[in-house]
Amino acid sequence: MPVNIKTENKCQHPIVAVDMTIFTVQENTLQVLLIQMKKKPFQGKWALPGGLVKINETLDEAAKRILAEETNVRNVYLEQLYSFSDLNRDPHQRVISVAYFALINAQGIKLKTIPKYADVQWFSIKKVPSDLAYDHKKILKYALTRLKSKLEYTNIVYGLLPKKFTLSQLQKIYEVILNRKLDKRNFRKKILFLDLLKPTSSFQKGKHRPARLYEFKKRKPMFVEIL
Amino acid sequence: MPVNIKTENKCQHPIVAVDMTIFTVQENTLQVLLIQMKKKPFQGKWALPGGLVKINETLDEAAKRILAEETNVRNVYLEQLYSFSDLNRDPHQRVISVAYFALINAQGIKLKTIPKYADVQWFSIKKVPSDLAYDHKKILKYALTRLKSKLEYTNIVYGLLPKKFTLSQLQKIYEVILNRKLDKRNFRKKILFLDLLKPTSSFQKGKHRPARLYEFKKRKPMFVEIL
DNA sequence: TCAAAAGTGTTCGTTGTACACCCATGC
DNA sequence: GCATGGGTGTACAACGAACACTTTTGA
Repeated sequence: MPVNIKTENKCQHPIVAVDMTIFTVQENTLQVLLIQMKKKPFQGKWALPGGLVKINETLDEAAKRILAEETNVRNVYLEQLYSFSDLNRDPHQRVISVAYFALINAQGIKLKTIPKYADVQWFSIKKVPSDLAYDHKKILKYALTRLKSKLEYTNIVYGLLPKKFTLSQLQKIYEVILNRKLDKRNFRKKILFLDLLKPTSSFQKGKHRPARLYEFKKRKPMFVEIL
Repeated sequence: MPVNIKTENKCQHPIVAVDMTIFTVQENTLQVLLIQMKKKPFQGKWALPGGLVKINETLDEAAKRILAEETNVRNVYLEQLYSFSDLNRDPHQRVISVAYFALINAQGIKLKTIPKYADVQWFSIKKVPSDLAYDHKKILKYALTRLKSKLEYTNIVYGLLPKKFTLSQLQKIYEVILNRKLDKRNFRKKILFLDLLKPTSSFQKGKHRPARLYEFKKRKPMFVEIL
């Protein structure tokens, strides 16, 4: 009995990919990493970086691998979001995508331009092309919602910050992501009361009065009511 | 060139299943639906109902199909939880499982005993065997956590209730799931203030003073701070 | 008339929110 | 000495938590 290899390769089951929504905050804006596609049917379109899950790796491992392909960074905050499975989300074959989001501190990160993609770039969240490939617009929207809500009840913001930072930098990140102004005194009162931070003896030099630098006591995800 | 059908069938990619954590509240306890496995390597063990995702169905559709296989019920509250992907979670083949949870009102639901499984039964959450098949213990734990937290900020409890119910029944469900006593006056004040319920003109007869029956204004998931 | 669940308000402590001025530095 | 961001406390409103008694019914 002849076997249709093509069909068998596509297999009778959906295959699984991971798509990464990689966030950073730079220049006082929330940014997301997009890649530009080389091949049809999405040639020239921008998309979230992603890839198929290999037979011998977990989803988390696949997500870390894909993250490393574009950025070099390791030990970043990584979280599984949701699995997207519309039948026609990929016109080429039946792919179920497990979406992840990552938070990275883009200071000193060099993006790799790899042959797989035409280009790799940070996009301000307000300037993301509205015609992303696949269902990536939907995924990005989902990721943004999750990011906003997790900022309010966890400490994951550490993922966006360098080791030492000022309280103003920290507050600015909250403001940029939540898209609203926060009261300086209330913000400081709350965040210091939570006992997540420890003051260092260093100060950030600048044009004005130097600001004390703080660091997180623990860079591990924790649940805490921040806002 | 000969093709190894077995290998091709297993395909070089992980395959995708859906596992369902189906909750109900009966006799003042939170219960979960388990099936008993017929085949090795988990013969005789209890597990969450589940099944492979077909090439032409979405994850939500697969979840609904599997739910219907055991229970007949439709239009229940259904939510995707998380995707589990440990390499050895299924000793037989590489399967990634997308976990869902469902809330159903078990009043008047007949469980189907189907040939696929040795048995189907409700288990009180406190009496679930600790050696569930696969990684289902982990999935169940995850589902329970999610259920508890979503009770606090959504109205999904409607999924566990009949159309009309008393405030005491409603409160009891919260108490059973959250595993703590609630203050009757505070609970009523809060839940009525939220304006999710409307009083009906019916009362529940019993041995004692009849209780007014209420119903949800909308049986759609909504975000609201309940507790 | 008794037992059992239904139903109903007030007080108090905690938490969140609004708000304005002095300080340290570089230029 | 002035412009700029750093740093601090208090007063009021809103919300959550604790708490006890009366009502209605069936037996």
